[in-house]
This record gives sequence, C-alpha cells and structure tokens, in this order.
Amino acid sequence: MESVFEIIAEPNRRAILTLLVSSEQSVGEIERQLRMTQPTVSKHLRVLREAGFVESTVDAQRRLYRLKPGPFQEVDAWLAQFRRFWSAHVDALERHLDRMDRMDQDRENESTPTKRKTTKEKTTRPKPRA
Amino acid sequence: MESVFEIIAEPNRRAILTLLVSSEQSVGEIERQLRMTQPTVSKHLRVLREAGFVESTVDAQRRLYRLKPGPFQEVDAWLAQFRRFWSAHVDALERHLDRMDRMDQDRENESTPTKRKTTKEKTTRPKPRA
DNA sequence: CTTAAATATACCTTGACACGTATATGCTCA
DNA sequence: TGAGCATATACGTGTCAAGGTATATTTAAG
Repeated sequence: MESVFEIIAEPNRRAILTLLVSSEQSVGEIERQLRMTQPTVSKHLRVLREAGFVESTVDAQRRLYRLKPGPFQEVDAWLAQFRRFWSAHVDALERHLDRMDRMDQDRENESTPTKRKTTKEKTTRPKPRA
Repeated sequence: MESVFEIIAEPNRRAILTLLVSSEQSVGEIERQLRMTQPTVSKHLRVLREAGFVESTVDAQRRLYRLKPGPFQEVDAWLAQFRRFWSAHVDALERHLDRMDRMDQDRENESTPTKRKTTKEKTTRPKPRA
C-alpha cells in the first residue's frame, strides 16, 4: 500500500474522499452517510491519513476529517503524461464518455466493460527473424 | 476489477502505460524493456485492453499495443472534483483546463486550503439522550 | 468515580490477484 | 508439412488487504 493509486483503488475510500469535498466530517457522520460500520470508516480514514489524503482535528470526542491536496497532485502529475495524448482524441472520446459518464461516487459500482473487437488487419509482414 | 482505479493501482501496469506513451509496442518489446516475464506482460495487457486503456492490432505473429484515451479521461473526471484544493499549481494542468474545462474555470476564490485552519470550536456537545 | 458516547485498534477469516511454470494457439517460412 | 517464434491461457500457490466482531481508549457529564 505504498502508492497513492492503491489508496484510491478502494471504492469506499473514494466515497469518503468525495464526501469530504463538501466539508469536513466526523467519523460518525461519514459512517451514517455511507452506511459503513464504524471500524471500517476508522480504518479507511487511517489509511487515507497516513497517505496524506486527509488530516484530522479533535473536537471533544470527535475527530473532524478534511482533505489535503498533496496526493491528488501526485495523481494529477502522473496523469499529465497522458493528457497530450488524449487531447488529440477528443472526438473519439465523446463516444467513450457516453458510456462511462456515470461516476462511481458510492461503492458497489458494477459496469461491464465494452468488449472492443480488435481491428484485424493482415499485413503479411516479412518473416520474424531472418 | 471493475474500476479504472484498480487497473492503474498495479505498478507494472502503470509502467506499461507509461511505456506506450512514446509509441506502440509489441509484447516482446515491453517484456524486454520492463524485464517482466512474457505471461505477466500478456496478462496485464489483457486487463488493460478489457478496461479500454489499450488496443491491439495484429502484425504477423506479433500484437502491437497502443493507448486509448477513454479511461484516462475517466480518471481525470474523478480528479476534477478535487482540483480546487490545489488550484492553479501545475502549468500543464492549467493548459488542460484552459482548453476543455472552461465551464467551471471560475473556481478558486476559496481560501487556500492550508492546514492553518485550526477549527477549534468548543461546542460543548450536549449529549446522550438520558 | 461511574456511565455513556465517539473513535481507534486487535484478531480472525476470507477472497482477490499477481506471479511462475507449463502448455496451448496461431502464424510464417522452408 | 513441420519447425520455430510470438503470444495467450491454465493451473497452482502465496500474499495481502478488507470486513466483521470484540475490546481498548479518550472525553464529557452527572
């Protein structure tokens, strides 16, 4: 669990992060809104905190969690190397966005990936390793 | 393995994607450059293809793989909701936003998300229903 | 000090997935 | 047709992370 990508691979963690976009929340509030058990919320928050995605402050017996920008930038930086590439394909992209515009803001997102049949072209290339 | 985030959580798969940024590559070329065994490369490519990250064409006995833009855009779309936490930081990002994200370009205006906040409010939580 | 609430942690079980080895499939050329 | 190369798949194995239940810790209030 070293990389930020593994952190955001978990649907419940993404749901927590999305929830925190609006404002900081206590563990109990997260638990209620996302219908997760309290230990599950706490454990995910611990992972998110250690990865730098969130930070917390104490309010009586509660802990208020809010977002921190660092790791998001890291993801964005990785994504940057592909941006030039997909910007050139905006047209073909429109069709693609059509079928995946539904974001997964809560867990249990099930979606069948489109089985793209590969374009078959017989190039009759010269022998492999003469 | 439903979401694009789980796909890119794997380091070897990210390495393959990065390798394909420069140009399309055959399985053998990927295998040599990344020092992975051939079945491992094939299996990761299968996952990437089914998720729409890459596509392949046949060239004699070889398969040439290249990137496809869709899923990257999906990651980018998810990331968009967090952009206000580091608004105007990466130049490449700004270039990107300037081109296609002009609809909510007027974000920012929120105070910088520095951890300086210290939301210390002693609300003296009245509590439990007796 | 005792009780109740909010949150964190420990332990256990389970399932997913990444890898390696071996093998199958497909393609080209002699 | 057979040999050889490139790629895909099958199967067995080990690791690791996520969830559940139970319990510990901290804090407020009476």
